[in-house]
Amino acid sequence: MAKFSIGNNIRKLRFNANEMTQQELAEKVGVTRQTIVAIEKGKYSPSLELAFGIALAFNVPLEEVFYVENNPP
Amino acid sequence: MAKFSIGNNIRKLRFNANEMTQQELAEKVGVTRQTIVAIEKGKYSPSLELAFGIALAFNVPLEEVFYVENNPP
DNA sequence: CTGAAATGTAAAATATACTTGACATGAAGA
DNA sequence: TCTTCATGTCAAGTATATTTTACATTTCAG
Repeated sequence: MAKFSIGNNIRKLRFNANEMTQQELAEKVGVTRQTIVAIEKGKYSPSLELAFGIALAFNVPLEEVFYVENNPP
Repeated sequence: MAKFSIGNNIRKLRFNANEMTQQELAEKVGVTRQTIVAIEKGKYSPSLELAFGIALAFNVPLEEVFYVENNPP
């Protein structure tokens, strides 16, 4: 079901956002810190809901946080 | 974990895209028709991967397909 | 040096997305 | 009328995301 992989800029965004910590982000979006770590490190990709939640937490559009890596032709 | 709900324009996009059928969309993105039906009708929201897959199938940005309904303050 | 804060990791349990197979309906065309 | 196509739905199973608990490491202030 997956013809591409998904990358993210969470780490950069956290540091741009006043050095926000993983814990703080987790609380802000309502998940556990481990979930943030796993996603930030690319262990798996989040649900669409959580993806929107993270984008809202940073006040940026979703595609500024997550992006497709191998755009298939 | 969910402070908002997610809406989508799949149906509109399918009709704009040459009356694309649910079956066709499903094959194009590599899931079953039932999955498309469920998402189109809002029974649940897709994974981020599938969300990107659908956006790619229509050649539009993800946020043109899916959107947040209750932007929290 | 010591302790607290931030990060990374892992195993087991639960929740949710997705599949498979099957059936029902309405619309459209032969 | 009979058949086909597109759509909607349901139940049971598999896969993946998320939680919980727990521990290790590094960095930095005191």
